[in-house]
Amino acid sequence: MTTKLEFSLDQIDYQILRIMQENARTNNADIARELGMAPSAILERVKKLEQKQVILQYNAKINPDALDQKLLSFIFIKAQDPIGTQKVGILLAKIPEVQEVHDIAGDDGYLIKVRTNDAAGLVDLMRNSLGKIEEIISTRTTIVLETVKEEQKLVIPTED
Amino acid sequence: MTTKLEFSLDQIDYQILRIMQENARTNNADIARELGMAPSAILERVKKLEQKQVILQYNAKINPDALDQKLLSFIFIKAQDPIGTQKVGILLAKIPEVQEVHDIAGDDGYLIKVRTNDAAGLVDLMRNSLGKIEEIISTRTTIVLETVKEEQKLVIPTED
DNA sequence: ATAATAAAAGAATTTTATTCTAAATAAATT
DNA sequence: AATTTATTTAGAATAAAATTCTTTTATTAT
Repeated sequence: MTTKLEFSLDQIDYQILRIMQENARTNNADIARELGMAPSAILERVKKLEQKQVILQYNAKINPDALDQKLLSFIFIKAQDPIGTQKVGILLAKIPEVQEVHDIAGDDGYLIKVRTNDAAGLVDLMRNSLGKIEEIISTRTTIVLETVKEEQKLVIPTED
Repeated sequence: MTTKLEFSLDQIDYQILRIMQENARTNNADIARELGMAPSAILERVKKLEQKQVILQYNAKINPDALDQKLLSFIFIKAQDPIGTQKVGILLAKIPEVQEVHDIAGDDGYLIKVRTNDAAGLVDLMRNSLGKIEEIISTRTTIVLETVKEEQKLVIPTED
């Protein structure tokens, strides 16, 4: 079910990825200057990286506080999915406040990451959204007091 | 210790954030067209959103498979920090493969999110990086089999 | 070596970003 | 309610960047 994709990135691609990972709004001209190449060449490569699905998307990281979303929680969910499906996972993914849904090893579970305004918002979500999913057997919630680091930067290889 | 910041966003700001959250490379001209405003006005607002720390950064989401990082894990870490400090959290944050570090409620713990090439890479990390942090009492690792959803999009209010 | 393929540079054109000023709107003060 | 003040937006002009196309260079395979 997993499609095998062929990537094949060289050192220049890695450099572009490194720059884009730091600031996705860096323009071609700047990247070109930094790498000592022509802007047109950079453009070609960036387009290829997008086509090859190496770069999946560009997103703006918004301050949760600015939107008054002060509570971050992780919830372990035990569920009885029909074997081989991710029915529950797909339902969980549809909830807007749920940022991540991971199918985890051991006791038929999911781990989800949820952002709500406050504790009341979390309770609401558990009652109204999770409560609607019948396959869920139990949940265990972990409240985040403070986030020290939150990035999605990958470690980019130096040599090949 | 928490700095109280004043945001104060209007409906236009929300629309800009909505667009930027979907595609951070959307240019001012396009946003202006979509919102029926002048590009200069959009530029002003985007700059202000950056200044006010509403938009924190722009990042490119890179396909972990393209960099051969196939294993995602969450690790609960029990540690004895000096009271009121996050010494361990700060040390954890320095490990490049650690994407997230959350200080969680209950038994002096952290929850971290880690991306490695494979199981061997995870073992290495636990031995070489976590192993160096003496304050760590114990760890409990959860392996992700498959990720159904992984975004950091926030729910943006419709009215105010 | 030579041909074939792919990548990069360079130049020209289109589009966008940016700056500045003026107009309009909203907020505050009297 | 009227006037002032501040904020926001539009519009025009310029600078910068994106994009396209052609030529050149580099790579790879035969």
